[in-house]
Amino acid sequence: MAIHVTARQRARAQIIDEILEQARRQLASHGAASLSLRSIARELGMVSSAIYRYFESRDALLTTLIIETYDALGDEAERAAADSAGDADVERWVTTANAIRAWALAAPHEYMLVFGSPVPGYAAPDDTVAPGTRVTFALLSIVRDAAVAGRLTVHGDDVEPDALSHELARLAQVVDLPVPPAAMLATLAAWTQLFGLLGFEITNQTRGVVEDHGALFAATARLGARSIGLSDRPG
Amino acid sequence: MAIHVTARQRARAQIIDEILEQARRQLASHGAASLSLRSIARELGMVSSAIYRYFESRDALLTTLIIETYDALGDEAERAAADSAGDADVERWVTTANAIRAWALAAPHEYMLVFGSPVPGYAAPDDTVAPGTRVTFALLSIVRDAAVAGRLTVHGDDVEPDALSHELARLAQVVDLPVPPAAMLATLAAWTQLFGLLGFEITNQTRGVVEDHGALFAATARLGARSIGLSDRPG
DNA sequence: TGTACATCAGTGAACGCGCGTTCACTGATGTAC
DNA sequence: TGTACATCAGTGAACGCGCGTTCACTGATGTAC
Repeated sequence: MAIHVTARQRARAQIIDEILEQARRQLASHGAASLSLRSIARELGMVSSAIYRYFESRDALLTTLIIETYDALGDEAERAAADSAGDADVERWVTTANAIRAWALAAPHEYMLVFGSPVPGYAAPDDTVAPGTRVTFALLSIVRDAAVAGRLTVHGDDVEPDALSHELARLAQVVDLPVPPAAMLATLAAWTQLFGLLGFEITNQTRGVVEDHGALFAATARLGARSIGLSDRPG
Repeated sequence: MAIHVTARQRARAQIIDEILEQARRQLASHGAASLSLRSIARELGMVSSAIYRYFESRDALLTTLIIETYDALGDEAERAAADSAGDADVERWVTTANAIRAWALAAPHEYMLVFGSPVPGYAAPDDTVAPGTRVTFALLSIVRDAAVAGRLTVHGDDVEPDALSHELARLAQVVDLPVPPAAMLATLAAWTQLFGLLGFEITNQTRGVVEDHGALFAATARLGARSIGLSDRPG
């Protein structure tokens, strides 16, 4: 069995790419719900049934798109978190948040594919879960680095009620964050704030609120970072 | 011209209600994108063209649904804010946030109709803007009451950069909040945090993070309320 | 109070469209000997 | 290196479905005199 990439295999990989690229183009112009195999085939100059040589079904295509989208966003966030290592923790958080936002604004429909309304009739399989957590873990890694280095200043009282406090403690363990419940809670709040504002911006819900959405986003990210207890001084 | 409600008019109002009710049912089972006039008519035992006696087009139906959804949510939030008048400001914020969440969980697809991905091929007309702001203004009214009564403790430094600070000052004026930029920023952050977490919960993005989503939501709302500078003591 | 006319709700057929998926097929590429 | 066979990409027709919207129509309800 020769380990040898045949012309057929190269062509195949290339066509899969073209299908995905075309699918993303249609996502951008019509949204995920109306993504259609027939129109992708049409645009590619194929007959619609030919798509089935590459994807088992429309759902399989959607799954691939979702995974690739999560991975692209995850890459972006991980890179920002890694590249900013050594900066002040607050700056790392803001930088990574900004990277997420920049990616999302460049590909709003892909962002909405994974964070917007579920696509009707489509049930995301388990393969999408792991890639979906990458962005979040990139953000958490910044808090972890700070906590491990002893640079985290926990403020806020104990979390009420006790049951929630325990859940947060357990969660901190699961995601490997050596922080108390109050810091875990602040981290969740800062995390969800990021995606809340970003979602509002992308769906135009904040139109008119402010001119410079980038500045607002960065400022709220900074606020969140400080409430987590991240440090303003470089490590 | 007699001011007299005829049987025909009563029947008409009733059928419009039935159409909307059926539309909401379909929203719940299949999502907004695949909402169809034909299936609504079918379910109501009418012929599809009969719907056109009541709604000009599918888009007109969607617009009505969106406006009614915004209004239902707005009602809920305004009632919570009004009913809690006299409670501590922090509690009012949390109560109102919880009311928003309760409504959203009871009607997740309607929530997603207005806060999720835009419906493909549908452009929201201007009539939807004003009802859309009601939830937000209900929350803002709590901050306003606190500020007017001098119960707001602004913390946090001046907002950077200056341009954003000015924008926030202008925004505070537009929405009639007598608060400095830092408090305006914290308010926006708390506001978007609410909807960020709620969106995550509804789209199941926070599955596994925590068991008691209600407790988490309330706790982050309380955190946000305190970061705005709302008071823990009843006014 | 009764009649003539206007308004309106609902029908049923039709137009023209798009969709996902299956299937038997042709012809080109790759593999084993 | 050449031949025989297996694999695979792509075709084109078909199935069965659903959609929004228009239109000429019937028959019931409402209004003006």
